[in-house]
Amino acid sequence: MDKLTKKFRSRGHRITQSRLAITDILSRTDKPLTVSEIRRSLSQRKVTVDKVTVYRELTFLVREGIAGEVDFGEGAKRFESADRDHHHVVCVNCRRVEDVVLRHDIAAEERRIAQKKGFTITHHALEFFGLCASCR
Amino acid sequence: MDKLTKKFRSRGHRITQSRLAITDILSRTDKPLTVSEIRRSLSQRKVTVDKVTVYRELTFLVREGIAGEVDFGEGAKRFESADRDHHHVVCVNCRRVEDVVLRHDIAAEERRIAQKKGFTITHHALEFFGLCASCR
DNA sequence: TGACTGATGCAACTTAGTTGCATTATGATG
DNA sequence: CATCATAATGCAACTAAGTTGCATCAGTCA
Repeated sequence: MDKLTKKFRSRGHRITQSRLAITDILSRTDKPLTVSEIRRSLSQRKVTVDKVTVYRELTFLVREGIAGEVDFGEGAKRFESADRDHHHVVCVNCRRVEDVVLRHDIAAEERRIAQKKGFTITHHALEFFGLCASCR
Repeated sequence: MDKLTKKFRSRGHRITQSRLAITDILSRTDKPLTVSEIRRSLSQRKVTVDKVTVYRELTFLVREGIAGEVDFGEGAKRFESADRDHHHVVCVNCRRVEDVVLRHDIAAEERRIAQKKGFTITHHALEFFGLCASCR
């Protein structure tokens, strides 16, 4: 029994077809996916899952720390595996996405802001936008 | 005739009641506003403006560089005056927003990424989330 | 004071995301 | 292996964000 299965079962959660399929889709993609992209991918695999279930599953995976949520300001959230700490560069023309690992330590900036503003900072969102080599 | 009026007229744009009211609302607020907040503010001023007009006006103001668009991942975009270069800390509980001016030069990071990824980077989005002093 | 055309309102629409409720099925237990 | 509690699901109906087409209105310039 793999690690994830164990984690789920120990918390009273079940291993279902949709859960397996959605986590698998997220783990295989190299860019964050919207709900409609995930649904398209599910139907390609002949897995029938209602959209409500997809939303609920994603909420669940984010809460469990298995998936991460990003927002490129497109009017729909995107989801990806949460295993890496990175940001993205998005081509505003072709929507190509590449991962970016910052050189600078944002955590230090967060501590400074927390100190100055009296906030407890839990997370941040940082995405870069522009044109990729082929769209330029 | 003020500077903005001049700018508008020179480009063939007109000074209308909605345009004046919306730019005024944005200039007076200390936090970015959603379309529905702007509409609420408009009706408080007894200015009747259709929601379509508000959307079109905001698109216009962003295109003209007068307003800026931010997205806190709430499912609705927010708009603010575009005069300052800053980011935000958002309290996830009470939605209080404070401006943040970064100490670190993001532009340098952008240049590094552009170089490495072959992108031309035009802009970025950076927001911090957490709990404010009173919500903690 | 026209007339050109930018701005507006209305209706109708698309799409993202949510909620309530009845039903199904996973997996722990005896 | 059968049972059962409840996690997960599907469906229908809904809310809210944002968009489009088109006829009409109203700033602005000459």
